Amino acid sequence: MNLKQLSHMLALSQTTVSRALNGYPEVNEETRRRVVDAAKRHGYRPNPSARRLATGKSGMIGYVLPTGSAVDIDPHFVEFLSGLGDYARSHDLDLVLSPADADDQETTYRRIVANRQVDAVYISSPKPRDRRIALVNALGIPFIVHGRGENLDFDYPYLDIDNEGAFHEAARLLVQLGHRRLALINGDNRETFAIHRERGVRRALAASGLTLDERHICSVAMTEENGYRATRRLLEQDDAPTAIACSSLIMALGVVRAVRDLGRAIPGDVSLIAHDDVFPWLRPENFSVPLSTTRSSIRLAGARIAERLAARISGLEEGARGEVWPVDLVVRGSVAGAPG
Amino acid sequence: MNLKQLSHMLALSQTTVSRALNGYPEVNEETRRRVVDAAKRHGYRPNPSARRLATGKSGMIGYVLPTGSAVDIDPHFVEFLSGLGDYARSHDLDLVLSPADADDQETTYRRIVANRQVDAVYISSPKPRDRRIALVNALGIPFIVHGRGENLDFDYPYLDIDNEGAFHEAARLLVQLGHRRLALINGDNRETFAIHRERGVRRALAASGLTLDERHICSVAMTEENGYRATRRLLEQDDAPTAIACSSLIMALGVVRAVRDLGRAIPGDVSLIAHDDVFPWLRPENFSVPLSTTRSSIRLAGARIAERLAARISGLEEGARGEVWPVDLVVRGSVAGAPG
DNA sequence: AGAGAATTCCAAAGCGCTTTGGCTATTTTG
DNA sequence: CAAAATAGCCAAAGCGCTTTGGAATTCTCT
Repeated sequence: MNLKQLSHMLALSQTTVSRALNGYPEVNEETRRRVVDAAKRHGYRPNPSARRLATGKSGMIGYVLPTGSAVDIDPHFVEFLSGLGDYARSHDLDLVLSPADADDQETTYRRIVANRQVDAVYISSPKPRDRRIALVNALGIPFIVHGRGENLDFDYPYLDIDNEGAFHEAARLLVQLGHRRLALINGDNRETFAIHRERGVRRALAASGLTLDERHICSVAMTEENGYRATRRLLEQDDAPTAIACSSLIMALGVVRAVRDLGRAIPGDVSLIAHDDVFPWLRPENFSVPLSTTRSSIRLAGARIAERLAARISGLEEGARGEVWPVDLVVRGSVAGAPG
Repeated sequence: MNLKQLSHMLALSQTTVSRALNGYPEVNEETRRRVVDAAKRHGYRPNPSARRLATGKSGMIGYVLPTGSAVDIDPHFVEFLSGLGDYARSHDLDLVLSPADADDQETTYRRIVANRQVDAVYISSPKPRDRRIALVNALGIPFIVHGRGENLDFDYPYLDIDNEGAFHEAARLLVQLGHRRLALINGDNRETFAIHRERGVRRALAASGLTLDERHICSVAMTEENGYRATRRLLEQDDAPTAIACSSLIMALGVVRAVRDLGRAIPGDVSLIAHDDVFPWLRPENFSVPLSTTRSSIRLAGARIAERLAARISGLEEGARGEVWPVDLVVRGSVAGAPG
């Protein structure tokens, strides 16, 4: 059933039927009812390819997916996706993932914009002067950054959590508990979130006249194994830290294992706070010693980003609004006063 | 730059330019060279919306993503996606995720097929008589199932791993080591993979005149917490099992924690074998006691499915070929002879 | 009553591509 | 050498929608 048939059936022009269906004002309410009714009865659905060709709108939001045999997609992505999907479903949006060589995403961005394949895109895991942000900004497609860049000479819309604040709070708590030597097991420090977290820790330490020893800071891919290795290296130093802030629950698994392997205890010998993105399948309260966390649901962020993208597409949101979510500090058994 | 402009520039008709570019035979090689050359020089790229409207082909593969606030997307998905993306990238395929109410995916399947939004789809986590398989089969869109149905009265193309064989081997090893009471901590037993794994365990036990006690079998969502709970329940029974087969590494984390909480040891008191889908961020050899696993890279499966979908789209693959991959049994420290 | 405004509808022109059917040279064949 | 086949190209007709630019009718107001 296409527009031609439907309009013929109603003895109306395609114009009128189209307008009736798309809510244009210049059509009699009575007529509109007839049209809408008939459309529903016959299950008419406008062909999206045709509509897209005519309007340039696709009803899809895009994401450029960095791939390559050496590239691992972050497991956080799936949680983010859950949230995005929740919103997208109820608003008839589809999501298109365009795989791109991790070292050349620009080509892909240009392509999907030039081809009008999607109405908006989002960007995740931004680095401080992320080229992608400037690129999509210049290309003029609606977008939102999940996270933030830094030192960019223009504004842009983003949604981020207060990483600095979160790790500031975490570190401040540890300092208050008497810890003097903190360590930070961080994610890839080319990414902004990691930089912000480090900044938060440093600021908290500085407030008490302390500093973050360079040897007490690790920046690695967020795997269990790296968490383990980092912790061993930290705890086998002369001036081993007595408290660790850790950027992910998965790494925290490795931290816990390493501490145990070394015959130390949490929180007796070392306190631990990790960031929790809220996975359904791994919960901090279920660690052998319940884990204190800075918590922020990445899933909710996904839903919010979808919502804002939809708003931007339809022109309801404009400008370069940045949105920063506060992060909860949830204290559980893994922190205690500094040992002896 | 569109076709009209390009052909005008070359003093050729749109027909000829189009044919030259798409490799049709009825165009002089010399002319084709000129066209291809000019197209490249001017960076001409056919507008996909127009092409799609004309041909009905979209160059995308689809996946219906079950969503809902109570629905958690499996973290395996992201690994699968990595593989799919690897292949898709090098073949200019995009992936469109269509979020659907988990309880009504049919509507979405019908929509994406009717709208010709994608050229092919894949289906994951199938149940034995999965409605989706019959549906897409009837709708006539190219598809491949990742996993298998069961008791379906028609054939269809799929890619699966030998779940039954894998768990058969695992259980057989445990029996050979003297274990008489095995337990199975399985995924949702409405899904085929879980059924197959249980079948494998039962078959191995039966071969030695043993059976799988109903109280020794758990079927739960694959989270760390559920692994923990299941293990506690198992080990606190009178006739506690001395060996556990477990359907995921994530659950295995919970198993290990529970065993430790109960003051038991792996493999001294209980042997453990888990299935490993090969996550980059959690590796069995890094468990406190290195974990024996049945291993199969879900990422490779993703790449293979993309490859086969592409083949089906272009007509290179036809019919209902089922492909079953063998699974490696990797023995590490977590298994030992049955205690006492 | 008649001019002007508003309402309601339509024909036709895109959007940019593929494909059908046909037309002219050139080559091959009996 | 005429007839038939082939090569190479083109004009135009879709694909199914939106939107422009009227046209016809009805309403409003002096």
